[in-house]
Amino acid sequence: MTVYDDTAGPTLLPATAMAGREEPVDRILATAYELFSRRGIRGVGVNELISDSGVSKATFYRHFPSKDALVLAFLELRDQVWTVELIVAEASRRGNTAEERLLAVFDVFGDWFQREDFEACSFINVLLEMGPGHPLGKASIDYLSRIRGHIQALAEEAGLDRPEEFSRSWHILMKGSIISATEGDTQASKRAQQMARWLIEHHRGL
Amino acid sequence: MTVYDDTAGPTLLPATAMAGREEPVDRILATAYELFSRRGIRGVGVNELISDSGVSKATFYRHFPSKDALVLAFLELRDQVWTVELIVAEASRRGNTAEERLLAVFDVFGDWFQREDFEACSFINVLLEMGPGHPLGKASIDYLSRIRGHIQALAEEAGLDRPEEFSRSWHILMKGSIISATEGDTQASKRAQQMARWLIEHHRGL
DNA sequence: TGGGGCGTACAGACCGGTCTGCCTCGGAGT
DNA sequence: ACTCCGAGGCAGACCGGTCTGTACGCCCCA
Repeated sequence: MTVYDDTAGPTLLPATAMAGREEPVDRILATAYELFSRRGIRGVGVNELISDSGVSKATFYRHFPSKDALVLAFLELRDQVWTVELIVAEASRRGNTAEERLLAVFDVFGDWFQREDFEACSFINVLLEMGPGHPLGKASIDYLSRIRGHIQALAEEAGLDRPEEFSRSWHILMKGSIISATEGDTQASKRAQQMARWLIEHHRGL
Repeated sequence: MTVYDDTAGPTLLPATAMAGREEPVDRILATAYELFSRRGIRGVGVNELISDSGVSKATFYRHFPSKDALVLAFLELRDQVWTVELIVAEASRRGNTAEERLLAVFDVFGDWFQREDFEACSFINVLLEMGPGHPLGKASIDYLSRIRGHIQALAEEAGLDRPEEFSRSWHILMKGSIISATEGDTQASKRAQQMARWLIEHHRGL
């Protein structure tokens, strides 16, 4: 279910202040991205989403039948904006080979951890907030597996052994370093990157 | 602030059903442990805590001035029951040397991940649920640093290099594997343990 | 003229927290 | 030995506030 319709109009830029000129559904999604990514799901009420996006309640519920539906749309948007554009694409930009691109993930993490608006990983947040049995938790698990898919694709491109298991170990390093960064350890990316190097070495053709 | 008074009476066993014979404060804490560890903080209301522990509301607020105060007591209990007794003590039981005890942490994790009542790490949950700026989030960060303290002590006992940095890297593996287990990867403990072995090798005196 | 947007009032549930009663039990005073 | 009293526990009404979601009326503009 693709709620966001980008057949017309400018591209949605969630991080920037929306001028109020876009369509209501875009304003709602942009506000949801801002608030959900910073304060979680239960920490943001529908009324706040409505007032911040300058939309009436009826309009809100016309586009999203429930708050959970909006959360699903937010997760999909987060996958596009954060996972793909901010992490994977940026890491690919920084590395020339597949191995370099893999390791560059933690360089991107290092910059990300430094930001004052660092908000951790929304998929982990929602998963732990709602639980793995909740539909939103299951959706988060699905988006987390997509992240592993990106890693696995790079591992295959690099010709590493057992790319699926490699990606699962790699993902442990990513998630663990994010939690450490949330605790305040801004050097967590470097620690994870070092372990990631050892992981690559042990998955190279012997 | 130690709310629980163990100067008299049987030891508190949070996992078992309380027979209703204990003191009200014990029943409240046991119920809080059950519910908070499984469903988080915001997912459990004061009314449910009261009815489940068979205590009146006035009694509840006589012992705990607020819900947050109960959460703080819960975190302290969790540190004792989970961190110390379930993880550190059990890992020490399974290993003969300091290095073996370190690696046994992930064996204990492996058993823990298999349990159907696996509830992830309450400190991570509360930290992400409330945010690092909230008092409960700060308390969780403090308890997470205590976990690192246990690891660092074992690293020093094992004579490893730079035990503080070692413990921070080690903790990344612990937290990452817990998230992976929450996603459903019950083999996450083995992946983390393998990376932990490499970490030990690189921290041994060269 | 009619659909979509806006504003708002409202329903019904639940939140944390306060407060008033009633009951029981144990210990002190006579 | 009997009475009395207060501490503490139980039960539940109640408070203001917030939650998600519905409904209604008005307006604008195509």
